[in-house]
Amino acid sequence: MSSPAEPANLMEAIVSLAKRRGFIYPSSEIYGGLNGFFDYGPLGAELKKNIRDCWWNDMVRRRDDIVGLESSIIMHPKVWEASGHVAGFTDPLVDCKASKQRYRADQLFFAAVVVDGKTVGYVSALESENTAGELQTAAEALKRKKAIQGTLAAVAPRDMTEAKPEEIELIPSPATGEPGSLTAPRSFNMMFQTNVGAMTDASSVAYLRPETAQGMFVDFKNVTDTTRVKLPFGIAQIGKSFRNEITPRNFIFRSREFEQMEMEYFIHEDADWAKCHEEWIAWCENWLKSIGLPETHLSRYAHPKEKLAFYSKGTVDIMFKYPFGVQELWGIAARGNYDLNQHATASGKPQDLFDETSKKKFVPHVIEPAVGVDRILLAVLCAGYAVEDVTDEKGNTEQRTVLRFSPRIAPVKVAVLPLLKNKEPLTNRARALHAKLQRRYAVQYDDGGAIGKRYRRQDEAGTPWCVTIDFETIEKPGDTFTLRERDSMKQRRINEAELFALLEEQVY
RNA sequence: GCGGCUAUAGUUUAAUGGUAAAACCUCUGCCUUCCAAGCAGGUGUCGUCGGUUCGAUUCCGACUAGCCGCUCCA
Repeated sequence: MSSPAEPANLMEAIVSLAKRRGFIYPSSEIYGGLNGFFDYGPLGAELKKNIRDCWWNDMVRRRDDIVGLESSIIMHPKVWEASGHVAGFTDPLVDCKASKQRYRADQLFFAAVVVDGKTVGYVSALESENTAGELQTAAEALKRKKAIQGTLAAVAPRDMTEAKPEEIELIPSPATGEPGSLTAPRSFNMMFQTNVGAMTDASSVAYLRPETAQGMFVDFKNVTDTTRVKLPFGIAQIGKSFRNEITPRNFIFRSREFEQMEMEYFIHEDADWAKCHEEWIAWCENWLKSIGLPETHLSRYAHPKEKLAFYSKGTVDIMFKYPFGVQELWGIAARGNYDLNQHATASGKPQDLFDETSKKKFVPHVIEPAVGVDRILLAVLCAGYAVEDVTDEKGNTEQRTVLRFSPRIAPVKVAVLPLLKNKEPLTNRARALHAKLQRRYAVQYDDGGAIGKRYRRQDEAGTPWCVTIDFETIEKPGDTFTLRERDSMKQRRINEAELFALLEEQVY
């Protein structure tokens, strides 16, 4: 009965629905938009808040071993030096304007061709096992080509980050062999930079955080000194992070301002990290299922050992099948005690704990599940979106668009609908029920147009239930109303106590 | 950042070198006893800036944004 749209059009349909129904708008749209930034409209803001709340409740409030944290977005610049982000974010790149190739400046080597002490030209080569040899061969070829007499000096390879401005236009592109098409190395700075205080100089430079995780490491001692946590324990945080991505893509999947939900789970240095790692991967998978993501769309990707950062013991990504491909949703990394050690060294403040059994100090290791709220939100939009054929009693077939959100995260839990707008007893009862529900749940009151139209409108918003106040409600004993279920479109009669019991069970 | 394609109402799309049309959505009123009914009405600076032209939404350029491919994703 479900007719899945073509993947190519599916994303367009979802983007268009998200705009039309007030889930997601482009940022600053009246000024032409801003690449990589988005606004969440009324329904989107509710949906996002529900995802955050579910995570926070399950991760922090319903556990005894994890505490919450909200650290500042702008931190001391030394945090990012210690974490490796300042060194890591700068990847100088060189473009060849002729061939449109792009090279990392530290992997593109060149050398001056020196004959009898005089520079006669330049040669270049990409980094290889024998870069110097290739450059030497190229230099000899150049000398022959130019028919220059004399003694060729041994080449002195340098990479493009060391090229002087006047040399760059003389260095041939590896693609064309001709000089003049290479650009100077340009850095692609992934961290947003700002200045703290009125003075703008080198000493005032600060960064918007590119991840929330460092907050947990930097406040590690504060938390252990002020709360009664005992290993193993976790510190969790939800918050905005910022990365100046070169190419934001795929709607809200990769944006420049995004929201992370990260947790650092600290374990003893002798603990079985692999077992703990596996437990957290399973926990994350179960959590994703609990908010309605289908198991069929989830998979695991274990990063190959040779591609891991040197300090990492293992990273597994939980992948989600988006319309544009299988992409990383949730990364669960075993980071050893690299981060705490880095901060201990950089700050000079030990980050260790005391083991009462062995009477020794140690720096705990950490398992880090890190997920993006926006990526989850996009996943539930994609997984929940369906266009269905609906056949009525007369045999006419129509289509309805529905977002099958889990009741846990649905932006609107219940829509209260008087069957008719112009019958006051109906609207009075409906408004009373609406007001009562509103005290605990996100609900909507709608009396516009025909009842069927209102059902479809709620389908597009992903509202799991509609209750309709009809003539039976006000004329017959029992004060029951029609409960209409979104996915099955089935109806049954229910009273107020039963409705609240249903919500209590399904919305948690 | 590079290359290709694209930009008309909230959405999806027409037409046109002489200031634009349809459907859906949305809002107001009437009507309506359960799955997008009907009737009457409201809502538009053709992405931005410049050029060519008597006149540009239409042709040209730049910018901005989107899609695809590179590159990047620490």
